[in-house]
Amino acid sequence: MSTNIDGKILPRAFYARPTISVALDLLGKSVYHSVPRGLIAGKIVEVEAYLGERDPACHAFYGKTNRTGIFWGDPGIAYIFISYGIHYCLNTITEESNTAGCVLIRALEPTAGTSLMEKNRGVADLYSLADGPGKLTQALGITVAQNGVDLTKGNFLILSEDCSDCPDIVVTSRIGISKAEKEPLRFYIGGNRFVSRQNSAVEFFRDTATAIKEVFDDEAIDMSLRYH
DNA sequence: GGTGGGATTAGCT
DNA sequence: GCTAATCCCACCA
Repeated sequence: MSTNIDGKILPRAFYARPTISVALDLLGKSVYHSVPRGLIAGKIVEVEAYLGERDPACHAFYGKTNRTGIFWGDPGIAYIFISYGIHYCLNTITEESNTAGCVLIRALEPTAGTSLMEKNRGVADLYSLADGPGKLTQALGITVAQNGVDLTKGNFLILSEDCSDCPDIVVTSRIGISKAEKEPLRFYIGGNRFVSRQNSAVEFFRDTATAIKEVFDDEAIDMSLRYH
């Protein structure tokens, strides 16, 4: 079992790329948390990109502080913060060291340990277990205690998956933020029922490459730097 | 089915 | 002191 998993762990190089590339390529991958009572896992179906110092919605926008120093450290590290005093949000640090950026994981399709997830969440509806950033951390049993954990080793990992089911990506504006809220930086798997806030008023963009090019200069993303 | 308010904590714009 | 990358429930329709 463990050797099987070792071969699937996304290496640090996966994360050491432009944030938007990492965000797009995280769709369809798996978040994996091994806990004493069993294994909890889910497929990533929704993410948002936060572009570091250039992005007013990113915690790194105002520079290095005690909390945000992690942004300039190694990629592939978990950045977890408390949202609204109650919920935890899970991010992965991206870009090379000394460049800030992260991807917020917003929704998972449960694939293993659903009974544990139900217990952690206190609900039994499969579609409500991890269809939001606060819900998925609760379902996985993740808290700020895991802030700074390395996602390339240990019991909390992100794994590659076969791409036979390569996602059809939908691009929209981000959710729940008050700055830079119109940028095309939320990505999800089209038609997937586990995506959060299906009824939210978001702006839809035609396709990823076009939307990104229209809003950012070409330094923001090099579409050739995809990784599967 | 849609909306509005409250919960609760860390960081500081 | 104020704000926030959320969620849930009560209430209205």
